[in-house]
Amino acid sequence: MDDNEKYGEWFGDLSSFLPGVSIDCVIIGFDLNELNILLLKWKEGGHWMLPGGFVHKDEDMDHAASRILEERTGIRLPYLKQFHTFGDLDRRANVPLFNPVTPLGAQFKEMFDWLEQRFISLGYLSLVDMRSSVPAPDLLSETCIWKPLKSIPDLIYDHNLIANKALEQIRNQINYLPIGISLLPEKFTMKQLQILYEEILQKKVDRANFQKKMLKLGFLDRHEKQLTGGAHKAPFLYAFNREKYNLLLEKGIGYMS
Amino acid sequence: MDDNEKYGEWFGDLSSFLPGVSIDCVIIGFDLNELNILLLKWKEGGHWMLPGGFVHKDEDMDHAASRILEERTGIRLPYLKQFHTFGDLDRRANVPLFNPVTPLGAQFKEMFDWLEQRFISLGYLSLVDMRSSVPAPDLLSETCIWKPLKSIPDLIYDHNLIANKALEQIRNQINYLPIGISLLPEKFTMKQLQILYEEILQKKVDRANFQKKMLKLGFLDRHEKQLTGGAHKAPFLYAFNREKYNLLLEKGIGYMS
DNA sequence: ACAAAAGTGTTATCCTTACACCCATGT
DNA sequence: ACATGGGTGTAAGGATAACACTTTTGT
Repeated sequence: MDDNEKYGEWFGDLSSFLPGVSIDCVIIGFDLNELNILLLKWKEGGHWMLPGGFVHKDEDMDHAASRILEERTGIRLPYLKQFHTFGDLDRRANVPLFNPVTPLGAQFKEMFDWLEQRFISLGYLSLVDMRSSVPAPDLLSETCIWKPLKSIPDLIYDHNLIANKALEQIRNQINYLPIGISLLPEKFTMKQLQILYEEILQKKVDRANFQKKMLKLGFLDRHEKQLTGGAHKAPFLYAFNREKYNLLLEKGIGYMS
Repeated sequence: MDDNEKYGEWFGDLSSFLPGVSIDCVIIGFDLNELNILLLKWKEGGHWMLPGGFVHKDEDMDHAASRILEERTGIRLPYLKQFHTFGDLDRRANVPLFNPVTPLGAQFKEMFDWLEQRFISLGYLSLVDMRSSVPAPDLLSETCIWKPLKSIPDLIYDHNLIANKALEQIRNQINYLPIGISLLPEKFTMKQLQILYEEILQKKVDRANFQKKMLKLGFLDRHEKQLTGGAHKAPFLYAFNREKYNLLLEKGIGYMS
């Protein structure tokens, strides 16, 4: 199947989507050093944007978000939750997604017209393990890659606003989100967990107190020691006890402020 | 203008609304004894429902919610914020809003057809001073009244779910919502403020500690004593210092759990 | 005088914070 | 041996929670 046929297949489906409703995903990962966000670069115009998509007429919202996320990352059941809905009149005013004069724009006039309508977009926040994700661009995108939160480029439409709202959400809800279990690999050091918290809260926390607090919460299983090449004492490796973790999460984990 | 003309006027506007998008408002008030929710009783079928409405094609979401709320309560600038969006396929499955066989249903077939489509509804939470609200039913509703939270009737569609989600939100966000300043009258006693917290948290709190905590937070101005008819010491009246209150609200007021 | 509710005080306990100290490891 | 980071300990200060005590009012 060549590109034209693939595009055509997608085209034919436009009428199967709910008109005027879209989903934008803020997908967050942690590379053990800093937080990253998954972004797409659109072929037409080179605009950066959040991964997103549309909702089938016979599909629940959460299902659509889950499908869109799996298409971009290959990940099946991550943390994924609606966090805000964006529907202001001018939210897509700043840049046209297609330019009808370019070859691509002319080729996809039908989709262009469809996209001209006003859209209400549901923002979904997802927390994933970066190392098990396989970022894949969609047919109209050039690349799909992780970008450090510290250097998010200008995004199309109101996508910077959407991303910021999601980050605000993470900071506010830090004690109620499964940040550790979603963003870290199976086994990790206390230092890595601490860096994760510091990156989210944007401030340093005391190493000794952090360790004691986390251990007292009782959802960490200590494993055998890590054999690092560092010129220092090797740290323990920890893993989450999922039952205890999920139990505590409802009450709020960490009491961090 | 007779009823038919009024209905007709509303009808003519159906095409000015965004199709498939609605707004449902969970409007909460406090009568100094318990929390109440504003509900409508639909003429057709006698179903109870949340106040709601649609969004004009040239209108922002928040503006639509604000307009709908003012139509039902007369209140202009209350606390009002989107809290969740409901879009599941089956959310309107349980009851038909109109019955085409009844006189009303036959009369409003056009609207009936329009309402047949799938709807995505934005849930808005509003906190208002009950005493300054003037509940007014809309043209298709029999009544618009305050009901105690403890005795919410069965609501149409997924409206019970929406209301419960809003209440959950209030409980979780209690330290970040302007509950006191929005739900209480200008002047109030410490006891009344305490009852408000107890009603939201669904548990008793220690009177002495509550008083000290609230006073230490420093956003309450103490006024002259109230002259009650009670056979006991008359309590002070307090009022919120809006500047200090709003400042603290960002950091979280109360630390209640 | 007494009951009832308001306002304030006292104490034990827990949690937080800021450090200090010792331990293990590779150079 | 020593520099580096990991793990644990301690003591001061603040917040919380439980409860006692005093004050004011109408009957």
